[in-house]
Amino acid sequence: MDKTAHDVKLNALLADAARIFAERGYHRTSMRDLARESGVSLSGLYYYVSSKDELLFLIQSRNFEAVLSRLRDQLADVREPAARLQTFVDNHLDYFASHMSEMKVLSHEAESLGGEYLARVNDTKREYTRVLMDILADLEGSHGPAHLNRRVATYILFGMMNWIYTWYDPMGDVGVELLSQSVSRLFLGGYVGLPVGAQQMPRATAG
Amino acid sequence: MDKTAHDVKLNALLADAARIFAERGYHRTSMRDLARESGVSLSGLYYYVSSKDELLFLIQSRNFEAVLSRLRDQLADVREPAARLQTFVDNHLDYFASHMSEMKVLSHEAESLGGEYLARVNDTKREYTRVLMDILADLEGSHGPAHLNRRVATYILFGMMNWIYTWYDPMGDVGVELLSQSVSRLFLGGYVGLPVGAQQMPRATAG
DNA sequence: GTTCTAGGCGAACGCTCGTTCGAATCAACG
DNA sequence: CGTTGATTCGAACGAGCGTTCGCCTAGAAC
Repeated sequence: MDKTAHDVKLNALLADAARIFAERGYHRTSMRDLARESGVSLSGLYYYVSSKDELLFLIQSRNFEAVLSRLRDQLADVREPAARLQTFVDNHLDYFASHMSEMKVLSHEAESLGGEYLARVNDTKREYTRVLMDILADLEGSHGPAHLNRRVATYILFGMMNWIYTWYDPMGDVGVELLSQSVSRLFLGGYVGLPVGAQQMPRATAG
Repeated sequence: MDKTAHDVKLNALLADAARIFAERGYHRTSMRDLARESGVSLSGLYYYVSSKDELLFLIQSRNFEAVLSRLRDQLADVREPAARLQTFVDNHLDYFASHMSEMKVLSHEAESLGGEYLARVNDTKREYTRVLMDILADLEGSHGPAHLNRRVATYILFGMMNWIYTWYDPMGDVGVELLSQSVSRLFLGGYVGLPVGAQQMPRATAG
C-alpha cells in the first residue's frame, strides 16, 4: 500500500506535521510553519489535505489504528493473562518509543479534534480500552480477585504509559525494555500481587 | 492575605480563566472569550493582568506552590516511608480532585509557557519531584532494594496521578479516596512488594 | 500538435488575535 | 467644589490566521 507518488508525499507531509505539532503544539503551529518546514508552498499543502483539522485527524487515526492492529497480531498467540498484559504494555510502549512525535500528538491533542473526526478516533480509543479491560478481567480470573476497581486500574495504567511523552527520551539511557518491564511489574505487582522481583531486570546506565 | 478588593477580583478572574482554559485549552481561548465569561471588558482584563501569558503563569504557579506547601505541612509529622508515600499521593490527588480546572491547566499546558515564567514553574516542579524521589529512597532503605529504577518509577507514578485530568470526574461514582488508595497500593505493591490486599478498600458504586 | 490532467504556487480574502490608548466614571479627600 | 487615584471601557492597531482562487508548468495521451 501507499505506493503512488501522491501517497509517498502525503506520508512525508504527515511525518513533518507530526514532528512540528509535537514540538510546538497543534494550535500554535500555523499552516505557514508547516509549509516552510516541509518545503511546500502554503497553498500546495491543500492539494494533499483538505484542512488543518484533517491533517491532525490523519496523524491520530493512522497511528492509533497501527497500534491497535499490531496489538491484535501480538496478542494472537499469547494466552496466559499476565503475559497478555505484558504484551499489551510492550506493544504500547514500543510503538510509543519509535513514534514519539505521532504518539505525543495523539496523547496531547486528543481534545483538539471535534465533530466527526473526534468521533472516529474515539471509536478506536474505545476498542483499544476494551481490549485492556478484558485482559484485566482474565487476570482476575486466573490470579484471584483484584485489589482495585477494574476501570480505575485501567485508566491508571494508561496514565503510566501515556504520560511518558512528557519526559521520555528514546535516545537517552533508559531503554524501552526497562520502561516496559517497569510498567508491567508495577501494575501486576499492585493489581493481583504477582511477585515482581524474581526475573532479571535491565538496568539504566544513569538516572 | 488576599483581602483587598483588587485581590478578590484578581482571584475571581484567575478562577474563571482556569475554568475556560481547562475547557477550551489555553491557545484556543481568546482574551475576548475570557472577558465575555468573566463579565469584564476586554481592555479591563489588562488592569489586573499584564498579558495572557501572565494569566497562565499565575494559575500554574499559585496552584503548584499551594500543592507543595500543603504537602510539606502534611509530611511534617509522618515518618514511616510507606506512609509518607501515601501522604504524597493523597495530597496530590486531593488537591487535584478539588481543583480540577487549575490542575488540568497545570498538567496540560506545561509547554504553553516560556521564558522566565516557564523557568519559575520548573523550579517548583524540580523541588516537588525531589521530595518524591527522596521518599522513594527512604522506601528502599526500609523495605529493601526496589525492583525498578528510581527515576523511572518516579515519572511513572506522576503519570498515574497526572493523567487523571483526562478521565476523572469528581462528581462521579469514584471517590478520591478510592483513587488515592488505588494509586498508592499499585505503586507500593510493585515498587517494593508491599502487600496490597490486607486493608479494606472503598468500593466504587459503579464503573 | 493539441488536449488533458496532476501538481504546484503567489496573492489575496475575511477574520480573529493580543495589546494599547485616551477618555469616562466615581468615590474619597482637601 | 476641585482634585486625585483607582477602575473600567470602546475603539482601534498591526499582525497573523486558515483557506481559496486563478494561473502556471510539464509530461502523458491521443
